[in-house]
Amino acid sequence: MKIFLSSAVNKIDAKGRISIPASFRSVLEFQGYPGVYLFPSFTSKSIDGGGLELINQISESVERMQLFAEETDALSTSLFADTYNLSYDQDGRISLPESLMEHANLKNKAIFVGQGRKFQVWNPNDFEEFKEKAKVKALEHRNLIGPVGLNKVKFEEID
Amino acid sequence: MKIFLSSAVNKIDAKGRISIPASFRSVLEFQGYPGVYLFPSFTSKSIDGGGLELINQISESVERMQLFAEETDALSTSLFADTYNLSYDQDGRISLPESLMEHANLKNKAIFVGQGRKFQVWNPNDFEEFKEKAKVKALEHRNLIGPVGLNKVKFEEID
DNA sequence: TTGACTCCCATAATATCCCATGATAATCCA
DNA sequence: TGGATTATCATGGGATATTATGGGAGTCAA
Repeated sequence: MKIFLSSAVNKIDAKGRISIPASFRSVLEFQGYPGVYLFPSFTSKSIDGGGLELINQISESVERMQLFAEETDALSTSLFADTYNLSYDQDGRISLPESLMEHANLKNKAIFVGQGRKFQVWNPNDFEEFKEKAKVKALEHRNLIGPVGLNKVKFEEID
Repeated sequence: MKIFLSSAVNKIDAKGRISIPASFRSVLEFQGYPGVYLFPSFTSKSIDGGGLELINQISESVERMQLFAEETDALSTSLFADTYNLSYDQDGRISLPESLMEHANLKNKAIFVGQGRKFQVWNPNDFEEFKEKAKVKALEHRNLIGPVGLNKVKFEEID
């Protein structure tokens, strides 16, 4: 398996640890490193996560951009200052940094949501809300597009 | 681990010492030398820092420039004159030179900010300000960045 | 001797390692 | 096929290691 699929709710224990779903771990290890890169999403109260491929893509795109020093500092600060590289223990658990917990409003449960090349971590309640809103928007789209027999909603991020 | 990630606030003690975050030290040691190169940032009230790789890159680009213009002497002089090579003690601490402390307005706390190939050291308060501005600038470049993090959400229906 | 710096040790907080358990899913075999 | 046996997984908790930080004692130079 090569991409992050499906979702799972896991518990944050008294020590602040949480298990990364086994299927996600196998994707991470496939990428060559038993650890994960996490950073606050720019567009929602959630955490973006991925493996080596993700961080390499980001690093490369920063280097590819020819910017003035000032802009480079600003950009790489935004991208790297809040990014954490966490290696999980032999039971597949990480302990989330305080700043990420706060950003995603995490208390004692979190849902891991597969999104292909990356995944997201949400407060389960917030994610339900987000999903509802996504559904409504999709239905609005349907009215514009036409009365086709579409029933489920898929949401993904694009560039 | 290969690049400088995440950020941490550390204390400057009564003797003027400060711990370099352990994760940064492991990057520095990965580059082959248990020490750090520090110099005042050209564009902000902060300190730029990195390991062997950073100083090599800078040396090379300065040399390349000097093939074309003699006036870059001024640049390289000021660059290298204010660059310090500090090796940290066995507890991972350095004591910052007065001129750097002054340039970055450091008192009794400093934040180490990962920026990929290098890192910066800031007064924590000043950094908060900078970070807000950095976010705005980064969003201006969002469409150039690539596949993750800065994206919009697209909704589509499937069956 | 004084001040600046280094080396070494102590400590508290945190993070990580290691083992145990219960639950669920997968496998096997008559 | 169905029931029992094995794996796998998430999670709890005790033991150990790491980290940031404070402070004592020694070194060196002016």
